Amino acid sequence: MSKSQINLPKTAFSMKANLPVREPEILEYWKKINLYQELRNLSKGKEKFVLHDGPPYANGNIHMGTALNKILKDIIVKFHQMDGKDSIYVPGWDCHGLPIEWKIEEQYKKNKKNKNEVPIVEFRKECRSFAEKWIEVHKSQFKRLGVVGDWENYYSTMSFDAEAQIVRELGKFLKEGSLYRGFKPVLWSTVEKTALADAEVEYQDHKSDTIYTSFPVKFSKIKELEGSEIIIWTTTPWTIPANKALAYNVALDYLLIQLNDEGDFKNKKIVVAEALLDSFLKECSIKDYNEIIKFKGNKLKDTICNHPFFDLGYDYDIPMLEARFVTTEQGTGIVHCAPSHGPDDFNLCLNHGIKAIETVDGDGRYTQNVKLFEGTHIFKANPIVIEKLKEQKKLLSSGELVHSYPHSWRSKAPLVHRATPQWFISMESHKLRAKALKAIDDTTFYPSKGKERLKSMIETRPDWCVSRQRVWGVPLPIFINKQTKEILVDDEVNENIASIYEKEGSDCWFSDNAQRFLGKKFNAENYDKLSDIVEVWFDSGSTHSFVLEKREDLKWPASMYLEGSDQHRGWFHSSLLESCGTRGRAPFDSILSHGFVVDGKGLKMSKSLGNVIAPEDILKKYGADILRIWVASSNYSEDLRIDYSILDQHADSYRKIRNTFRYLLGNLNDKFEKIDLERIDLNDLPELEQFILHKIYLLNDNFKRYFKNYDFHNLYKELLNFCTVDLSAFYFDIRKDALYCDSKDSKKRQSTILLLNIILNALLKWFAPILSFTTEEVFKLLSNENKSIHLEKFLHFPEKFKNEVLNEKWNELIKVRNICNISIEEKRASKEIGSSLEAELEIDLDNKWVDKTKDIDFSELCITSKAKISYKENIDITVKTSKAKGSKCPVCWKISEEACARHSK
RNA sequence: GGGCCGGUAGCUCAGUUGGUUAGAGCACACCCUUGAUAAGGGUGGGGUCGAAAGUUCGAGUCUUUCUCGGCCCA
Repeated sequence: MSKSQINLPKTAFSMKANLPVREPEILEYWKKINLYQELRNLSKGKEKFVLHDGPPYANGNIHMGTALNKILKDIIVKFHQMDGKDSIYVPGWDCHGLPIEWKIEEQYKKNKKNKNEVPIVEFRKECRSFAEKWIEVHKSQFKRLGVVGDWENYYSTMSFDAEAQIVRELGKFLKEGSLYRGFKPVLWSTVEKTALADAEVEYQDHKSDTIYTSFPVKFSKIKELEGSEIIIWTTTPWTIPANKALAYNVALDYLLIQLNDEGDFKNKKIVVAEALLDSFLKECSIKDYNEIIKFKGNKLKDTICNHPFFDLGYDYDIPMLEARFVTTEQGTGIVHCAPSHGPDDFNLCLNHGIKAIETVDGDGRYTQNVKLFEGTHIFKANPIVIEKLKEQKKLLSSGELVHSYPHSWRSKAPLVHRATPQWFISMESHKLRAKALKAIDDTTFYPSKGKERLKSMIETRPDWCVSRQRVWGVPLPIFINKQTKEILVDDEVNENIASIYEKEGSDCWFSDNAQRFLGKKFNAENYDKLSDIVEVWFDSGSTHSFVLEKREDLKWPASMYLEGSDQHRGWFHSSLLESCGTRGRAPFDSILSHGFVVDGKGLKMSKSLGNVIAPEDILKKYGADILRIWVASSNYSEDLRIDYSILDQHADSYRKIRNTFRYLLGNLNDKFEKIDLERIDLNDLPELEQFILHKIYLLNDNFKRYFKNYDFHNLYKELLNFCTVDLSAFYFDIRKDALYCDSKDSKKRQSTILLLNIILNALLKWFAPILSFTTEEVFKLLSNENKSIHLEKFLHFPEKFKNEVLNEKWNELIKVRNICNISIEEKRASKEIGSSLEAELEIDLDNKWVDKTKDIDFSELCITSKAKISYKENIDITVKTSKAKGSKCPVCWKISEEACARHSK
């Protein structure tokens, strides 16, 4: 009987979300209405916001890190779009490089096919189709997350125009003269005559010759070292002729001792680390010695030695350099450095201005740069070197050692570090480092700590090695004059190569005659054509040139680059250098970096720990909107924790938000009316409604501020708190009475409906960038003429909504309400009452409350049947709750001794 | 091993220049409601702010050391 008299909520919006089923339907809808194109049409001419996509590698399924990255990008892109900009997102992929080569080779291995028998062009075609396959897989996985972008016109580093532009970009460095040829040690197989990547190396036991040998001190700040000799130990005697320096550790203690045994070293003073003295004495069979002094490693600074082969013409200085890689594990605490034959040696020497040179050729024979040994194969050189050392009285002992040593995974032959010709971009010759540092200062970083991180890397990095001895990549477009050894620098040739690639890609470099690329101007017979490829960081570092600059819809520089914090050394870094070298500034105005996804305990995800969660599992169990909440609510400036209990909590929050929408829709009966906020007469509304409008205004202010700083976890938290605290537990609860029990022409009810319309509209828009699917689901229900919530803009709230005086007053009223609640709870605990409508309140207030409360009905605020206020002099707030007297109105359930004023007719 | 970043209730996060008994939401417990109902409301418990030492009248906030974790490098 009574139910027919009240307005109960009614909506088609179900409480159960069923996101795993519903979201794909919404994706279909977006496809049907061509959302991306609609967005572009709608935004023509507006200020552009371009978040340039850092290309993921087209290899393997996406993981949580990639999902986080794409969702964060999408949230930001959508925010700017709704903020009134033309916010364009073009996804891209990184396609060249070793991991794909590796996969194809693995397939070969399985099928017993030999890579060397396959023509390069054919091999590259397989790499290309492998990448193409994964791009398609990624595409569908990214779309499923709700990411809106130009999926049909994505970019890739292997597209013909990309390959062409990469050639042009290199041409700029070539022409400028900052691209130069140098040497750098790589792992080299003298059998296959090729460089090997780390992934191609197998470690096996190997028997090496070991020697203790000595370097006479030429100069030292330690007086006692005059005339003494520094002892080193090595397992590669053949690298002694290439020695250029010695390394010590400042933290170690060293001893100067005098040897008294008969032999080459009788009465000689030598230096070894204290911690290694015993093993040294034993291995060199030293019986009789006496200690002269002990000193800290830092005293060795500026010490200079002579080469053991000084008398054989090796008459250059051997500086002693400080190095952290020197340990007391083995040897003497002093390490011999041959920059051409070890990465540590190379880097240390480079930092001290000693460059690597070509000491060994591809076959493994010493070059003319090595006196006495030219033409000797390094694998046959150990006995000769040992013999010469002995001759020079510089050998303390020699032996053999079986240890783990790198071998080729194909030929199983032992490998060596060999300085090979490589191509470098100089950090100094054209002030690239200075330009890059300036560009960093001109960039905004979110979070700000990213600036220092990138800066410190740029400050100390060596020249950029851009060549690789592989096949799946853009060929280095370089010719060298056979006679003069000069690099050919010619705009026409470079552009010729680029335009050929534009039409057919870069495969032809490996198959076609060099003359085709040289054109008519130069004779191919006079030139060597390089067979190196460009390292892939140069590819991705150039995306700004073939995506941002080339596409009409984009702009250069990008508004933002957004990647994981590891990319300070990766894409942020290479893009910065490439662009500063070619254009003098960064290709981005801002950089946002996010932390890594770790498990619920903060540990990294790994198969062995069994704590890996795949995006796919989350989508199946919860849906993309829950994952998007996880992204929005996490503080991305640090590592982001995820596990099922965390997701469960976010799913709970989601339900709260969803029910907030459901309450709004139910009471509006799914009939949304757009309110002209400017034309609202606030004085026409009850104070409660004015108070809520003030809250909305404030929230929107905070919303804008948080958004401006990309501070999404605080933004989301405020939105969620608004739903739970201000709406569900306060406004909605209080206004249920008016909504359900007032007649439809009641002023209060109409005001509430007005507010519900405003709140629904505001929440839809505030949440749309985060809850992309759910807000669309609501939006579609509202039989709106507009196609998608994502085509909408954020609301503007008139400043008249702001009412600080009212806000202060109502915050006080809420304090009274809280005290009332405590009083009600006491009666409830003692079982005197159940529902708060069974209660009536007697509230005693100090006289100073008169103004604030005289128009306030606390029975409405506290949802009781009655509330009486008494004012007294100098008292604290006290509330007495008693059981309401009278009978219960069957409609509104309020208890009264009189007939219900609203429902007695 | 080195460089950088971080550790505040079970969870996600606030905590201004050092200044009362360290906050919020969720989760949890208990109660109410059954007209948002696989919902909603109320009340409540819960933290030696990673550990220790130091500076200070006073430290979650500053310094040092240690520890745990992450990224990068070796």
